[in-house]
Formats: sequence, C-alpha cells, structure tokens
Amino acid sequence: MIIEPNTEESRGSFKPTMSEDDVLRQIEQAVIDHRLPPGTKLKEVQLAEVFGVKRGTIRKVLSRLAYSRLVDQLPNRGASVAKPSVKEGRDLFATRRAIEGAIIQILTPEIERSGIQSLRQMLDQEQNAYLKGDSKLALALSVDFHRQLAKMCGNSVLQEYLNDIIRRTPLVILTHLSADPQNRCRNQEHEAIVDALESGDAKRAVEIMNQHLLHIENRIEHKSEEVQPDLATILLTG
Amino acid sequence: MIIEPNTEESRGSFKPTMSEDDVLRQIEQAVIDHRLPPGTKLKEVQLAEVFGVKRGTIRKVLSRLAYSRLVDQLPNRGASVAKPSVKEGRDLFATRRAIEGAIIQILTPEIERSGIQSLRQMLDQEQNAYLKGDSKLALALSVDFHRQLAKMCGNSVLQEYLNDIIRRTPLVILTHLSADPQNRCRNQEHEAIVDALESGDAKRAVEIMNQHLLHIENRIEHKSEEVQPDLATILLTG
DNA sequence: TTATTTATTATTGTTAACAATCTATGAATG
DNA sequence: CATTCATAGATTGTTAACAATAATAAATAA
Repeated sequence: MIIEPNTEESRGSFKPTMSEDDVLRQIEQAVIDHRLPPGTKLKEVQLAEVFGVKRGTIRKVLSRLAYSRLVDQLPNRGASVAKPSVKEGRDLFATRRAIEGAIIQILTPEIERSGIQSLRQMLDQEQNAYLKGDSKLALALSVDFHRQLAKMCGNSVLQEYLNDIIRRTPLVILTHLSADPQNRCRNQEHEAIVDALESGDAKRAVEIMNQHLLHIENRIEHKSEEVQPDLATILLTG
Repeated sequence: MIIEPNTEESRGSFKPTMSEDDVLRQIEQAVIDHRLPPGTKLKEVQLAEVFGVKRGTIRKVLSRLAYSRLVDQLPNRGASVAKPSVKEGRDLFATRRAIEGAIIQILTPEIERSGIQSLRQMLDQEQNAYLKGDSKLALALSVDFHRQLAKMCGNSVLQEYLNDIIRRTPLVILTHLSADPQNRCRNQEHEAIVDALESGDAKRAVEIMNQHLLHIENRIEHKSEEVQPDLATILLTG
C-alpha cells in the first residue's frame, strides 16, 4: 500500500506546513491521549508523510522526545514510544513531591493576596468543568493549577523540572494502568492547598501538598499491581 | 587564514574519529575549564574542523548542549556558550537543595554499613588529592561524592536531575565569578554528612546537607555582587 | 518439517550540495 | 558625521541522494 504524502492537493484543504514544534506537540498529545500506546514504533518516513514534513524534521522531533524520555531510541533501529518501568513511575512521583514541596515552601511566605485570588479563580474553573462533565478539560485545568504554583514561586529551574515531570507522567500512568477517568486530582484537595498557602504556615502547606500527591500516587501504585500479573497467572488460567 | 581539517595526515599521529558523545564531552569540559568563556560563539564549520567530524555531528551536539542549557541557540544565528543569569544561578542552587535534601531523606533510613564505608573511602581519596595539591582532582572527587549519594538513594529521576544541575553549575559560577580555586566543597562538611547519614537521623542529615549547600551558595552569591556593579559605578568612577 | 543461509526490502544514518539568512563592509545620502 | 542602503561574504538551515544497517522473505540443507 502506498501512502500519499499529506500535501495540500491530496487532502483538498489548505493547511500551512507544520513547524517542528507543532509536530512535537501533536505526537506528545497522541501519547497522552493513548492513541500511540507505549512501545509503538515511530517510523520516520511514515510520520513525515502523516504530518506533511520532511524526514529531517521528524528526526529532530524524535531526538527531542527522546531527551525528555517520552520515546526510546536505539541506534539503527529507530524510535518507539517509551515504556517507563513501574520503578521509574515511583521515582518520578517521589521527585515530584520534592519539587512541589520546595515550590510550596518558597511560595507560602511570599504569596500576595492577588495570587491567592487568581488561584481560587482557577479552582472555580476546574470545578465548573468537572460539574459540566468535561473531565478532559477538568484534568487539564487541574494540571494547570500545579503548573501555576510553580510559575508563581518564581524559580525557573523548579518550574522547568515540574514541567518535565508533568510531561512524563501520563506515559507512566498509561503504561501501568488501564485507562481510568478518575486519575485527576480531587478539587477539594487543591482547595486545601490554597487554604494552607493563605494561612502562611509553610510546613502545613508542604504537608498538605505531599498528602495530595501521595493520594494520586497510591491510587496508581495500587492499580499497577493488577495489570502486571506474573507469568504463572497468565499461562495457567487459560 | 585557512584552517586545515583535523585529518590523520595533517596532525601526523593516528587518532580514531571522534564520536558524537566524545565531541559533546570535549566541549562540556572546555566550558568547565573556562577555555570557552560564556558568550563564546560556537561556529559549526570551525568546530567540525577542530574535532575532525562532519558538520552534522556538531549540529546534533549543539542541540543536545542547548537542551541541557549549556549553550544558547538562536534561530539563524547559531549557538554560543550560555550566559546564565544570576537569578538562574540562584534558582539552580535552590533546586539543588530540594533535590539533595530528598536524596538524603530517602537514603538515611536505608543506607547499609557497606555504603557508609564506601563513602568514607571516597572522602579519604578526596582528602588525599587535596593534600597532594591536586585541587582539580579534589574538586572532581568532591562532585563525585554528591553524585554517589544520588546513585545510592536509588531514585533515577533525582539522580538525573542532580546530574543536570551539576552539569550546569560550573557555567553559572564562571559567569558570575572571577576564577576561584576555593569553589570546592570543604571536605569536613562532607564528613559531617556521612556522620549524619550513619546516625540515622534523617532530619539532621538533611539539615546538614542544606547548610553545606548554602555555604557554597553564599560564597558565590557574595562574589557575584562584586563583578556585576551597576551602570553608575561603571560610568562614574573613571 | 526445521534450521540455516542467502537475497530482498524496509528503515535508519550520513553526506554534500544547495538555499536562506545574517553580518560586515563600504559607498551614497542627508 | 551619522545614517541608510546595497553588496559580498560568512554562517546557518534544508534537502535529496546515497550508504549502512536491520528486518523480512525466500531458498537451501539437514
């Protein structure tokens, strides 16, 4: 079968050529949306045709994705969507606690009233999305809440690292979890975090953030056992 | 002036062609050794000739260096050795405290006697190098000590992030500091860290690591003010 | 058949030529 | 004298063709 290049002619509609960043985002989103399951082979020419770009563009994108551990690259045998181990998942969450703990620690003594207000606005939006049943939007806003805390604390490196962790997390979850719509943060816990921030008690705020992250973490660890039965279970129950 | 390519003939001695990783390490080391000061333009053909590799190899290396923030890349105007701001330096150190704090927290309750022993061996080596006057080796061993703690704690993400920070630190220091041979960790502070680890008191161990990192940090912050006088000082004292 | 070897194809990796862009120089202009 | 503009050279960016490698299929021998 011959796959036609994604030119303007072949698709009938105008579409500006995608930039390298566009392609990167598309692939990233495809991973998050589970359209590219872990382990999927990412062939260069195929991707180039799909996105209507040159192979060189795809090559650069794959390198970048490999750098952020979203794809695995093996010499002479190309790239595939990464399959992070359960351990890597655990390590990622443990690191996240350290990072977000530090963020809260820095932020608590210096956050302004206006900062608290804008956070509460975000919580409202999140709650609205949830009540409307738009769980995808709710999840996105929930992630944005964490990102916003990182931004507010003003430490660019902590921000950078949290973004890295957030980027890698969906893959870790997908790899060891059957798709679960309940993966999002509970809104009330976010409220508790803002309350603690407002109270000015850094130690308490860090503790609450930690509990929040542990809740998510435990929910995942729990499931990961179920979907990874041992060989005997697989072979002897048929 | 014409620069001859670094071929076997032109240099008279045999040398296997450098791999991409080799080139990366060489440039990284040149930055650390202050042979490539911050801001230095990194021209592709020039580097390719110096290392005797194709321009494509240099291109990939520069991308990787840009990803780890050791070089800045601007579209159509190439790469130069990064000039991290004082703020980025501060952020890097603050993050380092969070990361190494987490490492110590994890490591303290689970470190074995053998682990303590191997750490003490490292301290001996470090001390020997220092007494011998080999301050370059001493510095390398001092860095290895921190890296070893990260490795021992078993969290690959924390390890990854600490390595990233360590990679970026020399550039931050060089950018805002006149070359100072006293930039290394004091050995006795490393000893105190091992003692605390051995005592099993995680809270105290974290506190000592924090103090250790703050000492380094303060020494740098202090100097950074001196070399960055404001405009008035520059213009009015002539 | 089953295993092993040998072509064939598919895929990734590299290169050199070309294109696009920026930079430096110097002349023309106000 | 400073500024603008045009030009040439240097530098980065892109591409298509080629090379090297791995994956697959076919052929052969046990």
